[in-house]
Order: sequence, then structure tokens, then C-alpha cells
Amino acid sequence: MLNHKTAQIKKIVKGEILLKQGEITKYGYFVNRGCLKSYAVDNAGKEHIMQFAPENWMISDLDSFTNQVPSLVSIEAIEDSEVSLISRSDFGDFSKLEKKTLIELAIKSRNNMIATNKRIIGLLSWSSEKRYLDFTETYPTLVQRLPLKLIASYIGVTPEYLSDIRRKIAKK
Amino acid sequence: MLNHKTAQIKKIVKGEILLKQGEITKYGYFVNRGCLKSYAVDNAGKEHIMQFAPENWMISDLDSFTNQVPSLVSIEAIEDSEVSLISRSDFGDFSKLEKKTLIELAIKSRNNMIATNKRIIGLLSWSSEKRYLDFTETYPTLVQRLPLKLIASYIGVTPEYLSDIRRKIAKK
DNA sequence: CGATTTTTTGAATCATATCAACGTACGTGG
DNA sequence: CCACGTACGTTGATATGATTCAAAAAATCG
Repeated sequence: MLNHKTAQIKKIVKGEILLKQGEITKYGYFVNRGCLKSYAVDNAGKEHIMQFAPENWMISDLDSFTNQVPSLVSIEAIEDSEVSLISRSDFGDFSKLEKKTLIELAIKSRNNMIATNKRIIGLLSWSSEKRYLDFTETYPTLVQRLPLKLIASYIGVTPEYLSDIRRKIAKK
Repeated sequence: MLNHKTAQIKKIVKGEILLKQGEITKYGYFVNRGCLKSYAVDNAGKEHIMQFAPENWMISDLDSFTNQVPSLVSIEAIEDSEVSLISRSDFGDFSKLEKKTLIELAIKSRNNMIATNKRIIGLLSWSSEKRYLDFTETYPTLVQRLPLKLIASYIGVTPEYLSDIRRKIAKK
């Protein structure tokens, strides 16, 4: 979809921060290697993960990228990674894109929207155990790859409680 | 964006159900008049509202519409309404759409995605009071128009608890 | 008006968070 | 290859935000 050949590439180490909550972002990031996360920090200083982006995923604060407003999230590498930078000049104005690109974009957006809608339904109406089980089914490779505390943050519970959930599941 | 002039129109009364959770949907709905909701019912029989769709909004289960899988939500009129039906033959295949339509779609999808992302951040990291206050700022007209219990369901609390929240806010 | 729905109130209970302590695994430098 | 430090995971005790249930009060509607 994006012209990765000409895109600017950046290598980052685990822990490196590409965007800080409250800043206005210039870029979206396409992950070539490694894994990033986007997360919001609440008033109590706790981190809540919005998205994981392993290989071939894009990550950004879409509102900040599109409308140049302060970002609601920070973006940070959770592994040593390599990303392609997506700039507003390449991608901010849809009318410059080819029809073929727009169709690809529409399909990806739709799939993304479906997954995101499901996440909202899960947060509203599923038990935390069910949210965890759904995560393991939807992202089996991430379950292996990520520490428990990050998964806990993504599904909306504390690490301690996810530990309880796992124990209860194991007992069955 | 959609060809509303030729679209099939349907009038429905308050309480009428256009899609039942678990069914495969044929249509998306564009609301000309009135207001609909989409909602999931959990194991305990409780209703959780995914989306409100007042005038000029579209509502559907996108996964069910696109992939012909069972819907995770039901769609129901919360006021007497009039909707235009959007069918898969009109809208299922992006390559049939004109470039201009694709651009409009991309913009609407992006705005929708921004709002949806914000909702997830809210559910993960905001207090229920903050979620309510954000709702009143984001959808001031709906606050007037909708009963408290529906707003409670949307922000993810019980009506009783939203009543408490309102009292606490009023005291300040 | 009366009937139905919505909102409020209060008490008991539950799911999950918090905090602190301990055990475990891991990675890096010596 | 070992030892140490740091990050991660588990456990249990206690605290809290939110739900549940029941009932009364208020608003809405035919």
C-alpha cells in the first residue's frame, strides 16, 4: 500500500519512545521488524495499552497525525525494532492517492474497524476472563511473545488480576 | 456518498428490531430520521450499547455485513425512524465505487476510527465520571434526547450508578 | 388522569484494584 | 559459565468502585 521502498527507515531499541502523549505527531509508523505499543497514561500514572504493532502493522495516533492535535497516546518500542516513517505529505491527502491505493486502504480500514468494534464490545460486555481468552485466540503469537503485564494492560486488568485469571483457567 | 435517491427506504417504529444478534445481516442502515442503537446482550441478559445512530449516521454490524458472519449486535429503533437500506450489491465491493466516493469513504472511515479509538482509550483509562462528562461534550444533543439508562449502557455503567455520578457532579 | 417507564435511593455484595512481599527468570559483565 | 541485578510473575490481605436488588419517587405518554 505504502511505498516502503522510498520511505525513510528508522532503527530503534527496546524502550525508545517515538511519540509522547500530548505531543503533535509528524509520522505514522509501519513496523518492518520488532514490536511497538501505543498507550495512554492515566491520572494515577498507570499505563493502558491501546494497540500492539508487530511486523507489518501500522501504528500512529490517527487524530494527531490527521488533525495535528495533541496525541492521546505515547508510542514506544517493546522490542528492538525497525520502522518505516509515514509522513503527512505522503499520506495526509487522500485525493493524491491512486484509486488502487484507496481500495487497499478501504479494505484495511474496514478490517481494522471490525477488529476495533469487537474490542469495544468485549470491553463493554465480556468478563475479563473472556477478554483474555479472546486475546489468546485472536493474537496467539503475541501471547507467546509479550510479557503478561502488557497483555493485562491491553485487556484492561492489572497484572495481578490476570495472574489470577490464568490460575483459574489452568484449574479447569 | 451513497445514492440515497435510489436507495430503498423503510419506516420503522420505536422498538422495532432491524437485526438480531446472531443473524447474518443483508443491510447497513442510513438514518434519515429518528435514532437507532446497536447493542450486544451479555450472558446475564444485560444490554450494552455499541453505537447510537441519529440522523445522517450509518449503522450496521460491519463484520456481518462484509463477511456474512453472525452479528455480534442487534439493531433497534429507539425512536420512530426512517432509514435507507444499504445493500451489499451497492456497497460490498470497493472496486466498483468511483474514486470520488472512495475518497469520501476514506475520510468518513478515518473520522469514525478516530472517534472509536478515543472510546477505547476512555473505556481503558478514564473514570466512569470522566467517560460521562466526555459523552456530554461529544454528543450534547444526544444527552438531551436519550434516556439516562441508554447513556449509562453506552459508557459502560448501570443506570443506578450513572444516577450517582450525576448527583456527585451536581454537588460540585 | 391512570399506566407505564424512567430515575433515584439505600443496603448488601461482588469483581477488580491496591499494596507489599516473595519467588522466579533473564541478560549482561566479569 | 557463574553471579548478580533487574524485571517479571505470583500470592494473600485489604480496600474500593461498581453492581445488584428492591422499592419509592418522578416523569412521560396515551
